[in-house]
Amino acid sequence: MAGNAFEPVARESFPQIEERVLARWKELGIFERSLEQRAQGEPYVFYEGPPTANGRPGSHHVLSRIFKDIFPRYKTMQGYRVDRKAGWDCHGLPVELEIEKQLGLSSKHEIENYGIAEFNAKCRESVFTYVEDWNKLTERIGFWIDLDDPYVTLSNEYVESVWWSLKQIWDKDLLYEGHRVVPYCPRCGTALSSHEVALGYKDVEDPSVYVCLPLTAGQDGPVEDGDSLLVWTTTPWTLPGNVAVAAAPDVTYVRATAKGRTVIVAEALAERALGENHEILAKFPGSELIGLTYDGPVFALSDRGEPGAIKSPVIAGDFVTTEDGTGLVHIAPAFGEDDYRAAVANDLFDPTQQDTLYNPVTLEGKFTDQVTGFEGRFVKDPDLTTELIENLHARGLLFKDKKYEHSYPHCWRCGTPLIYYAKASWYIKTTAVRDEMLRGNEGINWYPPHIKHGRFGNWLENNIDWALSRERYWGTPLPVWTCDKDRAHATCLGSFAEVAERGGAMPDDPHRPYIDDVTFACDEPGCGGIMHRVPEVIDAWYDSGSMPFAQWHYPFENADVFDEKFPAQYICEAQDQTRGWFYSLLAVSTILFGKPSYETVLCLGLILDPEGHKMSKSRGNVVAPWDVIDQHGADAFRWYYFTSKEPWAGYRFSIETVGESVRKFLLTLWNTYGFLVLYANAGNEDGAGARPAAERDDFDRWALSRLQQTVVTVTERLDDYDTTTAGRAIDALVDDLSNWYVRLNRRRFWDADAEAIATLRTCLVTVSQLLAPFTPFIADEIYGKLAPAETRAESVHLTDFPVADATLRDEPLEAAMETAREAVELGRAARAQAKMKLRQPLAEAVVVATGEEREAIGRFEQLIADELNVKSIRYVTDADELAKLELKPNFKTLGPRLGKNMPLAKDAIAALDGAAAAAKLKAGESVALSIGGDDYELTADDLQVVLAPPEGYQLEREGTHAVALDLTITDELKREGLAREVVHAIQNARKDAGLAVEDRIVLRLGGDAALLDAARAHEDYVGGETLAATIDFGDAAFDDGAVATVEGLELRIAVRRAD
RNA sequence: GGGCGAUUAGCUCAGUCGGUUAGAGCGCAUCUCUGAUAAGGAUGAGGUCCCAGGUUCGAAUCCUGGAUCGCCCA
Repeated sequence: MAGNAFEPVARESFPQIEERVLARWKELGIFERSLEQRAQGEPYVFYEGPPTANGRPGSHHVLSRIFKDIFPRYKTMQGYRVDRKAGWDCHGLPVELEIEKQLGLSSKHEIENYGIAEFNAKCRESVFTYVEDWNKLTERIGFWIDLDDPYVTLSNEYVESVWWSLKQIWDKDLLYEGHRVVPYCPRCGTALSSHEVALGYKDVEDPSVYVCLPLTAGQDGPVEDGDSLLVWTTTPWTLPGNVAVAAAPDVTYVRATAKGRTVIVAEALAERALGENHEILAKFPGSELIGLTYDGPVFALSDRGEPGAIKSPVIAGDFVTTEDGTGLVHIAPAFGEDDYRAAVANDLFDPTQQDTLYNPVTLEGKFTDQVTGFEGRFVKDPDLTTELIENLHARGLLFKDKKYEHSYPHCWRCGTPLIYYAKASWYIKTTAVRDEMLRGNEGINWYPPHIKHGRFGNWLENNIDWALSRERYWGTPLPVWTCDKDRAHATCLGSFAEVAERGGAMPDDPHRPYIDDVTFACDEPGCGGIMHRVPEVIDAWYDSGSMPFAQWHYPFENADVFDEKFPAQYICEAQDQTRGWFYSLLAVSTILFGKPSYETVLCLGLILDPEGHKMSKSRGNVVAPWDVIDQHGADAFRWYYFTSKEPWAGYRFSIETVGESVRKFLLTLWNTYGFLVLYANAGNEDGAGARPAAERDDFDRWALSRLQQTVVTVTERLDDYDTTTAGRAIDALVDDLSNWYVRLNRRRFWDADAEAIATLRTCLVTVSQLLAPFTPFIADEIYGKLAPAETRAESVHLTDFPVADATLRDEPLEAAMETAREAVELGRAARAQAKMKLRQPLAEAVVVATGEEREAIGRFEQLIADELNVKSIRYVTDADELAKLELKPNFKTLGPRLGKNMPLAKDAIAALDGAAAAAKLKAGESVALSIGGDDYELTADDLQVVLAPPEGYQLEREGTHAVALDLTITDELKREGLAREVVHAIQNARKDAGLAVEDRIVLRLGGDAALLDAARAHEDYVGGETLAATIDFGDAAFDDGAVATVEGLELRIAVRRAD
């Protein structure tokens, strides 16, 4: 009768099992208990990078969330306390754009008409639209994180902490108001985000002008009086804003004459700029131009004078190319990002001093009164362009003009060409802590490593001040108040209490528009002005970068919590966060606390479709996470991500590829587990009484040794944040257990051998613990069914992560098994070559092997014989006729010694007498070799002895050993083979009859005499294999039972369950 | 235009310090085994290791240049 050593294996799909396990976790509070259990443990700090819940979660979110899950689970099992607070990113432009779309609004003007209070209320609501979807998915994929008490960046507490931090920065004098060059629509009066800019590119024809800027007379250097710099621009309206010309120091420039002028231009562009009729007078590097001056301004300016009134410099610009133009770039810092940066870098103005930037264009896109003769003109007016060009021409400065076709951004709302325009903006002076950030970065552990000094390091090297403010509505309000009498009277408030202290009335909601109404008296002595908040909100990246302290409302509360949980040991996001969250975290914490807020960071790659394209809604190639989960389950999803490749390499992903990881791994594991339970129950044996592991047979100790090896590898690799290698090691172990240990020990399981059951059980329980962080559902299911009742925890996730037991490790045994395994594979190959069925027993396998190999094979002789279905194994050594030996050079040792003689040596070694040389080497002597007059002594290290391909034998070889089969089939062997065929047929009949594995039967056989003869000759064997209580051989008429064909002969089988 | 990364079998991926015969899984074909059966085993076909130079006795691996793809930035 069947026993109940174990609970029978669930007949459910993986997704069904997972749902059941999930319900159990919830019911028993396993996650909470996993935390409580480690309450006294050393903390391991993880920070959750907050997603935005105003969109549905996709498969790429599953990726980051499971990688955020696995290491905290792993560390928890190792005894650490890993608190995991969820978080939601609530502010920012994407949220606003979503609401604008919903409401059909398309400009800031319309938003203000609609009402900021109402607009922000919509934003507030929308950021939690899909929070239920997120929570459901988070739970279903087994991401253990505290969703009940998340930090939300819109909360009053969070905002107050952010304010506190900004005040710190203000007090350090690192928060300043400067300018930021942005794409700007002068008609709508609004800056556009890069996303909006991308919407409005159009191919247009613009004028492009080549302008001469006369060099100041009387200078040294490669130029002479009367020379001009030749610059090129497609935006003539920016010329009144010109303050400098940039040249590339490494580029070669020429002095050349054309059209009666002498101009300076990059050599590579001379022909295109000057035409064919030009004469080159001199060549010199751009560096010789740096520091020269030319006559400015380009146009008459009321405040800077007539052309020639000032001297403008030539500066170096790394952005100057010889792709188009002249290699000399006109610099108008108010109208270009590069221009702005180059001007700051050359001290042409002070970015922290608002008024030093020269900008002769109003917010409406019109020239100010500064531009003499063009006051009030709209800069993109084609007529104005024509007049500007004519003006240049009249003054002899226009070298040439021609139409230029290019792609230029336009306002997606109104179609007006955008201008790049410097707008007032608040900055954090991150350049002041650039070196400190670089130092901090040295201590950060990056995965993959190249990001550290590559993408991220370069970004830090080229750090520019953080443009913090946004002229928007839905965000943390910038807590800076300025005086209506004198803007220089400014203050930054660092808490809500401070608002009251200054006499303002703090509203319940710190967002706009309510905070905009907060005013108070200026405290500059004798000023008497009123302080109003600046209109800006801050970049939402700053919010997220503040989470290390703001999630705890630090420093207003939880100072102790913060101290303990700063910095994080581990964070993880996709690679696109390099300049996003990874940077904002580093910048904020470096300024505030003088060090990075994370020690290890894992950067994940992108999710691509099977063709390698990015998944996007517009392409329609998005794989919805729920489809994957419903079809294959969360564990399969997780396993795929963890093990299919290095996680930063990007995934070519489809539902099918996840299915492959199920078949390959989870199903193998599941079958192995099912096998154990089936036979353990059939024999009512749970293995508890087995001898200690160390005393079991080689096979069992091999399996346990492999298990220890795997524990070591998995621990080592997970400590290095490498799920790929760790997971593949588990995969290899499970494959070994399934396709080697179980298969070769099947007989022992049928006999309910306590030690085999105990061994496999131990392996599977430990595997379930190793797998717990990877595939938490299946791991818990298997653990729950197999772990010994006396020591069983309520969940695998409440157990300690396995620690390898070195005493169970036996490396020589593992090596021996490897060799034996090769021998079996060779024998199988030999059988296949001879087309000899495995069911047909053969008399003998001949194993060619020497020394250690023979010993190893001998150790597993019986198993090899069983596996190959041979009666005996005979060994031959290198003295036998089967073994012809050859020599091969060891390139690694000989290469450096022989150098150029190596190719000759290869042939010379092949020509040596293998047997003689092998004998010498074996005796510890060296072999002499002479090549091209040089003599060498070759030792055993230098030469590899291998078997030559034998002649006339059915033999398979590999390296230094080989297996041959004796194919002679005697009558006796033939009968035995037939008996096995008969057993096979009976087993099929049992199965067809719906009998259980352990049912005993009454068996009746009829049919061909040869088959019956064979069965009779091996009656005990047949009866034993098929659990037949009695066998009746009769030719009596069969009206029941099955008819089978065995080797073309008829076999009648009747089976009935024995009572 | 700049930075970073990738490119190995039809597909998905390994490939150690540079070592001469580049592997695995899937898929395909042929065969086999089967009371673990959504499995297992064997054999086979399938490779310009993206291209071109270079270094070296020897290059998928190191160097230079280029191509293609992706990401970030402009």
